[in-house]
Amino acid sequence: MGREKDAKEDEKAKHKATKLKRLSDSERAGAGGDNIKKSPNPTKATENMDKRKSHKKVKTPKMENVESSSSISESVKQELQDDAFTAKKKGVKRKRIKDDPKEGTSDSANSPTLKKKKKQRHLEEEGDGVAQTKTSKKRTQKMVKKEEEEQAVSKKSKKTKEEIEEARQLKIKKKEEEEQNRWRWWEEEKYEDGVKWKFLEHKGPYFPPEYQPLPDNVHFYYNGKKVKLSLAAEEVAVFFAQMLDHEYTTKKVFRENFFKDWRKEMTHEERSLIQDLDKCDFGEIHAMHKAKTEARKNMSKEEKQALKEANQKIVDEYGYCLLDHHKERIGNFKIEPPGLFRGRGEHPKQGMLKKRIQPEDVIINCSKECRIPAPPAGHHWKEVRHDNTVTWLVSWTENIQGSNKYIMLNANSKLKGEKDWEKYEVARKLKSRVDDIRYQYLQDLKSKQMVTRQRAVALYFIDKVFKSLKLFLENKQPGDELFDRLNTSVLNKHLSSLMPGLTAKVFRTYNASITLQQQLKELTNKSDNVAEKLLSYNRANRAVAILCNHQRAPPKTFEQSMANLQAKIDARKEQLALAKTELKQAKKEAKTKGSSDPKLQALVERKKAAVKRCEEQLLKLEVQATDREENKQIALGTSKLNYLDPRISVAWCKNMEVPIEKIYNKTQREKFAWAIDMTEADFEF
DNA sequence: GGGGGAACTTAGCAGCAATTAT
DNA sequence: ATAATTGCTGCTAAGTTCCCCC
Repeated sequence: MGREKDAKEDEKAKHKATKLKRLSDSERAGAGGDNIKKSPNPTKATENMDKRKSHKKVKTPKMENVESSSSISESVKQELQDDAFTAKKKGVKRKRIKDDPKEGTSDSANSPTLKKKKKQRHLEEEGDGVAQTKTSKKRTQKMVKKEEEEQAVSKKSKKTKEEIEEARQLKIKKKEEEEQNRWRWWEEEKYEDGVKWKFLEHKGPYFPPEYQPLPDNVHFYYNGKKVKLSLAAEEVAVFFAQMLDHEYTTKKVFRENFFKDWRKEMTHEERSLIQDLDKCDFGEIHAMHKAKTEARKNMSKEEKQALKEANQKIVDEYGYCLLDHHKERIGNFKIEPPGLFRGRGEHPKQGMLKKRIQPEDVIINCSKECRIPAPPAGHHWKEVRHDNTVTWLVSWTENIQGSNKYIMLNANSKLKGEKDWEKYEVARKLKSRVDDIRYQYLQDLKSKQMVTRQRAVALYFIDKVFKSLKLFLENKQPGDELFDRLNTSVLNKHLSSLMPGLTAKVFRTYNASITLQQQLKELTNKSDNVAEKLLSYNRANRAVAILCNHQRAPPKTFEQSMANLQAKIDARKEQLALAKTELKQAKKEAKTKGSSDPKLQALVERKKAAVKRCEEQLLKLEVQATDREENKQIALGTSKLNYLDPRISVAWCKNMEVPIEKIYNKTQREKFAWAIDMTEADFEF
């Protein structure tokens, strides 16, 4: 489905070098965490903290040397959470305060006390450090156990007991380690305005492999004749050949764009020879590609394993950076490989050549005093800058739209997480203001001022008709005189006057999150079983997805998989019927042959249990079927990941005693670690 | 005041890996 | 053990917001 929008035709102007404030980074590794300030009054801070979170474990993460190569060896221990933090944007200091009254932040209006302590690692051996570590261990173990129990039934029936136990221990250990190493940035003080980091070191981007020329037995033909292409032209020909199975190689625009760009890569001779794409025969190249794919699929276990390990090595080397003494995962550390551009919808630039990026195109951003990433041998970077007001590590300009591409951190990083948290805090603020704002714009609809009226209509649309929002915001269409007195900047100014930080998308976040919360309240019963609760959760999630218009085309295999599921249900029903008859039989026997016979009694019990198990499984399947059917055309992922305050879900899980793993997978749990850690059952959005 | 660019978020899909069925 | 199915991850296009410059 999706956004079939005509992309802008016009080529964007060459981008100019940005004049960025080059804030010098004040930190050097080894300085031992100067960014962690000492609390002026640790005792008091502790008291405040305890008042609020006495029931929570305050763990002191043990920081191993994050990376042996790193110059950072000192570990920093932080504890105590700050319940208020500030965020500043557009020069206005915005205070973000955890203002939930139920969390007892009566002191939120007071200036936040510094609650940071720097400790030497050896202190960990003492007192509270040990206790806390233990508590967290217990917590981890419990969580793992839960998971284990679920899997134990279905899975490993073959493995020996020792193996199972071993795997279990390993899992616990791994989880514990992860927990230990997790940077609990949400318990730290925010940086001053605009500063994103104080120390940043990384390896630079990972470049895609060089082009491998075709083997001698694979040929390209033009007009029936073998033509040996130059390396550059050949590479682009291969891009096209690889896509031959795809529908878009038949599209006129795609073909024309491709051919035009391909010819640019050709030598003079090639260009004068190859004038017509229809006379090109990529058959052998295509066949080779298919064979390669097939071969990859049929690789032996060992080969696959080796490949996996090689990839892991690359991830280990390039996939992480060091940001303010913490090892953080990078989201996309690979430079985008060259290929043929495929925009979404009927994109006018589809088929154009997306060029190979060279180190000379790449800007590196890192600390001044770190090891600067080395460019590939014989190359140099376009630029190395040290701008700690931005979050990217690497950037380059892409040749199709002329826009910038960035390498940034993973969603589980501090930089992303903090921003996410802030987003939801702004949306929560809107909650208390939304009634006023709605009342106001409804009044404004009757205003004598044209501008005001238009603004009111626009606001209404932003609030209620999500889909058209963008359509109305950019008045591009010829007939689109609707908002002739209004533009985005006027509207945004108005929005931020209504509430600091308010922009159009805040409404979306707010509406989504508040809907989830309401729906969850409405749909779930504490007495339901887990499967039913999850159905309710998904339904609530679905309500949001529908609201946000996150539609998808029904999966191609939908009908089939639905039928399969139905077959399973039928099978289970039969099984249940059988189990019931057996139970009756057993009961009867027990009655007639003497109820004192313990063997028969045991049999009855066993049959009873079997019936119960069958019933449960049947219910689970039926619930699953309902869920899937309802989900046919709805994509839940986007709202779950981007619009729903995770704290709502976490609180719900706690209230309903549903393990968090049931609603968030590993990646999601990492992304929302801050919410999972800080949220209590009584959280209200 | 509006055009455009930089930076960052949102979005959906393809392909692969994990899981489950046969 | 293999095949089928499902679920996740990586990828990257596209959208939003802010801010600067003319």
